[in-house]
Amino acid sequence: MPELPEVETIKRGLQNKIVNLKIKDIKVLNPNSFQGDTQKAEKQKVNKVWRRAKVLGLDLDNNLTLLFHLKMSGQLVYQGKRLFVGGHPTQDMKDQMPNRSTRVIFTFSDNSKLYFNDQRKFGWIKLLDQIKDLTFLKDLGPEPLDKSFTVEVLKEKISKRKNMAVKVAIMDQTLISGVGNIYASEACFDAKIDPKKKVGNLSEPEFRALHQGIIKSLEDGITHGGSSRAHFVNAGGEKGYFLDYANVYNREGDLCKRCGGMIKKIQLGGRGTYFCPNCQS
DNA sequence: CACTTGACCTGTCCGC
DNA sequence: TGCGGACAGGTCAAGT
Repeated sequence: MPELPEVETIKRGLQNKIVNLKIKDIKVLNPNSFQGDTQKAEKQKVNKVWRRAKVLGLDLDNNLTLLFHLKMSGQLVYQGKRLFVGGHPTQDMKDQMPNRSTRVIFTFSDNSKLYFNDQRKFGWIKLLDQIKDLTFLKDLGPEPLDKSFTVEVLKEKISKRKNMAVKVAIMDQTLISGVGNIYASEACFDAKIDPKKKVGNLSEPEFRALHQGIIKSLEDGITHGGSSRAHFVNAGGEKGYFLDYANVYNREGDLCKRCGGMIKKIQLGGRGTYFCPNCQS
């Protein structure tokens, strides 16, 4: 699901809840969802919760890290006194935990629980060595919300893909990390750029607009993610998971909020892509 | 190397 | 109601 803003929201939520808690037990319901020896994480305290691109990390006392990737359908549900839910919203979220898509269950020493739910089983959890095994993260492109992510960096990174559609290029995690299918459409809309325009045909002002569009859509996502994508809810659940704030994503046939044109859906790089043909050129 | 396509899974929705 | 196909917020490997 989850793109940068959703994983960031999960990180912030979990930070306040599980740092300093000790993992008592890990129960793996689907073997392929967890790689590593669960026993090495048991009895360990969570020291830090962090995010890199769409990857979430929990640093443990013994210099091991639990890494999470939620892929298309992953969720993390923390059940303490209340429920904290982050990830791709599904109807299952209203269910009691665990539910039929629960793949791994963490129990902490205070008996609170963290459920890893993943309908499509694409997601994973890995237990890795902080020094030796995390080097693969360096293959990821820059974090778009870092100060160091300037227009020049964006241009330098994506310009080697001159024949690639802009929207496809900004989703390439080795060029820029964290932008997925929703925010790629939203960023192009914000920048008034046709998502299928080739990178090589972008003007200087368009590079600047794209840079701002990426940052703005991700920041908006984090702002809304806190209130609409991830929820603190009562155990009985609460509606509102599907609250939709996007300008173009999943809005085929709707009228453009900016110019009144009609939002169109096309395929780009095999992914559904939404834009307003009237004001994105 | 640049770029595309299919595979990985499960579930839901939509048209016949 | 049942069935088939398309589709879903991500990434790999294998292909051209």
